Formats: sequence, structure tokens, C-alpha cells
Amino acid sequence: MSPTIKDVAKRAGVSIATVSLVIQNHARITTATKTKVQKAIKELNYHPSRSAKGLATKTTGNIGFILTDDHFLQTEPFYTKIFLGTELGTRGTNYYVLLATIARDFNSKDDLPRFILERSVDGIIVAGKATQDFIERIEKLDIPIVFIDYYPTTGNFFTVLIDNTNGGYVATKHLIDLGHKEIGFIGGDIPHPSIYDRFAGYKQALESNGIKFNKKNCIVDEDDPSRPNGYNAAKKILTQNKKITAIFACNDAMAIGVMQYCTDNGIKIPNDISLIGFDDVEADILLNPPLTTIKVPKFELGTEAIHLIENVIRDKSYNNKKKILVPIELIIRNSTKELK
Amino acid sequence: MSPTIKDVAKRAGVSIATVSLVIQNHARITTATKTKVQKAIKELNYHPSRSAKGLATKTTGNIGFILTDDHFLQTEPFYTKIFLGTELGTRGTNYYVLLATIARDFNSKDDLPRFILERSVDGIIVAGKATQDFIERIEKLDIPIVFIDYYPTTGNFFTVLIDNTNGGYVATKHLIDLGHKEIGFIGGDIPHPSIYDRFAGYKQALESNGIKFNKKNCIVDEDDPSRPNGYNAAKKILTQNKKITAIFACNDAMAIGVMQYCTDNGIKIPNDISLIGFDDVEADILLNPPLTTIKVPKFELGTEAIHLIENVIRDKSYNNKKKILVPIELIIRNSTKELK
DNA sequence: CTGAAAGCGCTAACAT
DNA sequence: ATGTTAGCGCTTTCAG
Repeated sequence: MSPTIKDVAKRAGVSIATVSLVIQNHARITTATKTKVQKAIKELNYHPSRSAKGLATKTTGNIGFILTDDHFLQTEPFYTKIFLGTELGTRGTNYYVLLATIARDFNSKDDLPRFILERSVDGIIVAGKATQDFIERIEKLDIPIVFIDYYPTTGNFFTVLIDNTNGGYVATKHLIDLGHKEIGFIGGDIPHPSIYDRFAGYKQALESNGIKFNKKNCIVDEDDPSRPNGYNAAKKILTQNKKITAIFACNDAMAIGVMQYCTDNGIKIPNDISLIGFDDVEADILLNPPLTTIKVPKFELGTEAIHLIENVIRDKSYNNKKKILVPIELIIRNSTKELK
Repeated sequence: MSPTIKDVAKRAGVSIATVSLVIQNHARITTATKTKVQKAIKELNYHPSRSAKGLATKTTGNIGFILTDDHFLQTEPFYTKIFLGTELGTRGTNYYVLLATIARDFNSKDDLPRFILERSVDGIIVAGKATQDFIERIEKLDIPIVFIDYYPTTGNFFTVLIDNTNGGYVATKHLIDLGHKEIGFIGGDIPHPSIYDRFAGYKQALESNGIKFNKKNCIVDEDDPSRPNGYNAAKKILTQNKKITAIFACNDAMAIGVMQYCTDNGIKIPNDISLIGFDDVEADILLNPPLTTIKVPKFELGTEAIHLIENVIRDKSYNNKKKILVPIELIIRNSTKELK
């Protein structure tokens, strides 16, 4: 058995209350007794039990991380990287993060993740899109919540977001700077705020550079920003407007699909078509050619979410920075090229 | 405040002990009182508190998953996939898994992960290589331990392992079946049991097919099975024996390095050299050409580890299957080709 | 500044 | 078959 607070109290010749106080670094403790107790702690190699502390303080030291099933399993490890980022974020804190998945179509018949029901988390991070039903259920739970890369359309939540609008702008601007004018946009799940904002950035860049927005250059009816949908979208867009010389795909998965379509059809990237993606997924660098893209710092999204939720847990009325915008970065590789 | 066991006891008109018993589905409870209590539970939407249960039973419902820093951060998401596999494995159980990383060179000055010190896990899974120092420290902890993809050289531990020897055999046999005779092997961190076994499989396949093992066809002095080391090894091996027509790289990371070396030097895969890797990493399919490899079911390694540790936690004297061998599978893509 | 003691919500003997 | 009760290891008033 590992030593308990009693053991160190006995050894230090004080009461357990005192021990508890020095552990919490409480003010009114003489340096003398403090050192005495700390000595005993060290000698016994004592570490307080989390369960006991938890029961006494109604606090668990855990943060729940919730992901929908499809995001958990998707090929590009986007959200799982964000999850790993939270691990990074907890270093130096006293938190651990518990991972749970919910159904993509979570509804009123579904149970909430067990860690919520059993009160084994002090806060919840929701990464990516979740159903309205789910959000409403956790909302009334009186537990801190932080969203990552998604925000419910109604309400004022704590969120950490990618700077998508700017990203869309920068991506498109890069293409424009290369001399392109007929620039296609390929999007999937366009109602998703992240995709929507990237599209908005695309339009802004066009507009502020004197290029007229052309609906025929946009494929936005794919339901999901996935590789196969990128493939389909490429087919559509390149058939419907032969003059396109560059494509901005709303994410790398779709960009990879575009690339596959191009190789299948003898279209050379970047000679015939310049292609830029979004996300900066691992695979990009292995592609042929390596994909120019907008890098989103996935780890950072996770660490920021942890910092934010820590603040909210510490101070229930925290109201400082409800929205955190994580900056993006243009990564130029070989899939984009000056228009000759 | 969420309801406690007292609330449901009161509502059901029984004692809290009774409530506790029906929750645990204890035998000697009349169906009558059982339904009565269950009704109250439902009406109150009661869920037992994990902390309280934990304190009373010295049990936490958590399993610790430990990874070295370098494995956590490496480009190929191999071990992190195994971690995700554990999440899959916990579905339907009452466990959550806590992720923690330790230093690659963990030594006596380092602290154990906090979840061990604070006793907030019921068992520990160690994925990948860890220092002897670390292993010795956790060994004397009297807590169930399961290793994944690594086993300490001394001692009889619970482990879930890839069938590496067979994998090495199958990979090499594939090359032999294609008509190759001068088959190179490229390895890194050869003392690692997994790599060592793959190498052993390579030798076995050669031997049982009447091909003499040739030390000159093997590069096994790289310290790490990484992309850059694969690149270097390719350079060495292809310089030192010009007759090589096929290469078995001990993992996909090294195979990718080999591929990069080949493209840099005008060597065509699979026309000049057939190449097979090991692991079946996401990127393989995007490579040019797509990489033939040995698939290791990473999720399954995780789920198996959870099942195993569950058994050990449930029955401290569990002794049934100490080693679980997860089968591999040959995935033929386009980087290997019949020798003309 | 420190100690005594109640209590957090549950489990598990032990009684009944 | 069910109830009583003593903990589990810690925090936190409240006294001293």
C-alpha cells in the first residue's frame, strides 16, 4: 500500500489537516512545519490519491475530449492530431484528457459519454462538428465547454478556431500572385463554418484583386470534403470551365482527390493546373508533386483549447477571450506555379 | 447537483446498501425491489460517481497508456494509431485510457507519470520501446502491465506483439516468388526485437528457398528506422552491391527513404528495383509508385492490449495467454514487380 | 498557526 | 433479502 496522508502526518508529528495545507501551499503555515512535513513526504514518497481528492473537492483532474466517430476514423489524422495536441497542452498542468467518441448523428436516444454521466471530467472539449442535439444536451450540464474548429450557430461559446477566412484569402492570393485569373474553388460540406469561411476568403481575395467572382468556377455541392468527392469535383469543374488554370481545394483531402483525377486524365500539375490545398496533412510532402497548402497548426489547436478550458474551470466567470483564432501559414511546395 | 445514492434510496424506499447491490447486479435481490430501485434510478437520472466508487474500491476505471516522446511525435502515426485502437477497445467496457508520454531516455532522475503516482489507473499499457530503467520502476509497482510491440529482454511479461518473424518471411518470400535472388535488407535499430525478428524472417525465407544469406546485402547499422536513415542505407546498399534487384525495408519509413534516394538518383521502382516495406502506413498509397508492404493492424494491437489488461485486472493471477501475436498481411501494390 | 472532526458518495462486511 | 455502519483518503470549516 502506498502511504496516505495519515502516514506523513504521523511521521511529521502533525495533524493530517496540516499536511493537507502544506500540500496546497497554504499561506498560514510556518516555514518550520512546512519543511518538516515536506521532509516526511519525500521520505515516504507520498503522493496524494486522486480519487480521494476528487471525492472531497468534486473535481477530477480530467478533461473530456469528444469527437464524432467519422472524424475519429478518417484517413487524414486531423482531429486526432488536435487530440494529441491536448496531451501536449496538459503537460505542466494537473490534467489528463479522456477521449470519447459519439455517433456522427448523435440524437436524443443516445447516451452522453460515460465520463460525463459519472462526473469524471471537469470540463469538455468538443472537436469538430457535432449535432445540435448533442450540443443542447451538454449545454445545460453546467460544466465548462470549449469547442474546437466548429461553433454552434446560436449562442456565445468558448471556441478555438482556425483563421479560415484569412487562410482562404492567402491561398487564393498566392494563386493570383502567380498570375492566375481563372481560379476554381472546390468545397465540401459548405455549411460547415470552417469551409464556408475558406470560401469567403476566396471570394474576398478575388474581389480585392479585381477578379470577378464566377459561380461556374466553384463546386460547392459535395456533401463531404473527402478524397473521392475531390475527385468528382475536379471532374465537374474541369469539364464545366476549360479555362481554369488553378484550383483552390478547401482541404488537402479534396486536393488529393483532385490530384488523382488529374493523373488519371493526363492533366499535369502544376504545368496545366496549379493546385493548392488546406490543412497541411502529413501526406502532402509525399505527393507528386508535393502539395502547396495552408498549414493549420493542429497541435496548437489542442493546446490552446486546454489552456482556455483551464481558465474557465479555474474561474467560472471567465470571460476574457471567448474566441481564440489560431493563425495559418502558407506553405509553398510544387503544386503551384507561375502562369506562363 | 446530481442525485446521489441516498436520493435514489429515499425515493425507492430502501437503504443505500440495497441500491448499491442492485447497481452491481448482485444475486440476492428480489426482482420486486430491483425494479423499484431501477425505476427510481431512471426517474432521477442517477449515475454513480466515479470518484466515490474509486475511493471505496481502490479502483479508478482508467488505464494508463505510456509512450515515449519520440514515438508520440514521429511522422508516421504508428503508435498513436495503436493508442486510438485502445479507445476502440474500451467501448463496451467501463474503462477510459489516459495517455502520458515519458522521455525517450527515461532514467532514475525522472518521475513516473503522474497517473501512476496518484493511483489514477488500474493498469498500464506500455507501447514501444522504453528504457530498462523505466520498466524496472513500474515492475515493482504491483499494477498490471501490458507491453505492446516490445518486450523487455528479461522476464515474462504480458505482451501483444506483431508477428514480425512471419512478416519478414512473407515479405521476402514475395520477392523470391517474383524471381528475385539478390534481395537486400535494410534495418534500423536492429537490437529492437521487432526489427530483429523481421530480419530473422528475411533470413529464414532466404534459407528455405535455397538462397544463400549474404551479409553484403544487409544494412543493419542505422540507429533508427527513419526516412533519412532509409535514404542513407539505400545509398550504401546500392553502392556496395550493384546486383541487387529487390529491397526489403524493415519498415515503411525506411522504405520511403529508399524511394526518395531512388528518385533522386534515377533508379526506377519497380523496374530497376523492387521495394517492399513493413507497417502499412497511411502514406503508402500516395507514394509513387504505391508501396507494397506488410500490413500491421495497428488498431488491433490496441484493442487486444485492452482486452488483455482487462483480464489481468479482473484476475490478478490470470495466466492464460501472456503473449498475443497479431497476424500480418501482405499488401501488394506497385513497388514490387516480377524480375524480367 | 495548527488540530479535531465532519463529510464527500460509495462499497462491503456484518447484522438482522 | 435487506439494512446498519464503518471505512476509503482527502479537504475544509470551526475551535483552540
